[in-house]
Amino acid sequence: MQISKGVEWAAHAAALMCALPPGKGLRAEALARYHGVPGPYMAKQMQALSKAGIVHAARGKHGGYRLARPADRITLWDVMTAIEGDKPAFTCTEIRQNGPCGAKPEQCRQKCAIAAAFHSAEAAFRDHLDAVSLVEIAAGVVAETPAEHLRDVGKWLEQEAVALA
Amino acid sequence: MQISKGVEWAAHAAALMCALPPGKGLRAEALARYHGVPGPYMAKQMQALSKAGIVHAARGKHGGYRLARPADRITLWDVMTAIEGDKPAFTCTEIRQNGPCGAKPEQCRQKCAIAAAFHSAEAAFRDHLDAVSLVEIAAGVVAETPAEHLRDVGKWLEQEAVALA
DNA sequence: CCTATTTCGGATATTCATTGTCCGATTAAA
DNA sequence: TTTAATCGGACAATGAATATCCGAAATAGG
Repeated sequence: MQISKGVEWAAHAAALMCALPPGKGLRAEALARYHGVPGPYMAKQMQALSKAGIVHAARGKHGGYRLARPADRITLWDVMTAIEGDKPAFTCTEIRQNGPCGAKPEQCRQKCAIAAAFHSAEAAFRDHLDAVSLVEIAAGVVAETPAEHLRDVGKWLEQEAVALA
Repeated sequence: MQISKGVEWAAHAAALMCALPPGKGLRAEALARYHGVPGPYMAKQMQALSKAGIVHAARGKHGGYRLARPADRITLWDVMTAIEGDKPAFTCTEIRQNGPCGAKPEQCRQKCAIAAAFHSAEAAFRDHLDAVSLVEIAAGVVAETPAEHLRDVGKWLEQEAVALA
């Protein structure tokens, strides 16, 4: 069980966008440079966020990305499923129907105890992530960062931000 | 995020071993045949369970596997970590320290808000699986299986079970 | 209105983990 | 001591995640 590295990058990028003033955006290349990661691959994650409707993309000269809805309506679960897809991590292949003592399909109306336990655990995982929005993330980052450093970030954002609808 | 197929197989195999009388075991090949899965690969999962101390392996003629401790002391989390390892699914690469506004290492004593949220969600996932032992799994299977079918399973076990210390 | 520039979007190689398989080390019994 | 059968770790094949490139789209300026 491994969560893709792109999820981390997308989450950090989305959190940074919280700090943008309304009507401003950031280019994919700027987001990559800010986090010190390969540009094209960060761009790929942004495409996924765009496809999922989490960010709004503007193309052409002076294009860029901005959050598509208020930050308190975007959860970490939204970000994760945008990158990884929303298919469950545990896939039951119904091996209880195989072999010499295989169960008949009509005996398998409800999922087996093992699949039920894993799906329950996954639901708990999902609920925890779904309870954390970008607002909480941004607040946490601000709380643990010195004021001086926050000013540097603000200046950098002013330099790099682009105006877009 | 994808849970390995071997986890499902190992869990089913471990649950089946609950039904063994004390002092009896099953060969890896028998476990594979019972579940209708490739023999060598099921054997690989059994090796992992053995290495983790969940099952006890006996080699040589009339060898086989049996549970290494009472079934109520073996949880689904034990089985899963035996196969997948216990490293966390979300790995924080500390990209907040990268780039033009990178944070200094001494500012990063505690993990960032994003990593904290994911680790909290993972803890919930783990706790849910750790609360389910093989006894509960076996009870669930028995409850949802017709009595006639259970008799067939019992007969098959008598045929295939081997005596071992 | 047209062109040029800059951006995002999808299609394309590469690397790494998972999946699947095999043969040798080990044990117990004959 | 031999033999047969088992588990254990080393070995390929497959698929997903990682990293990258070039074409499509849209805007700003001429």
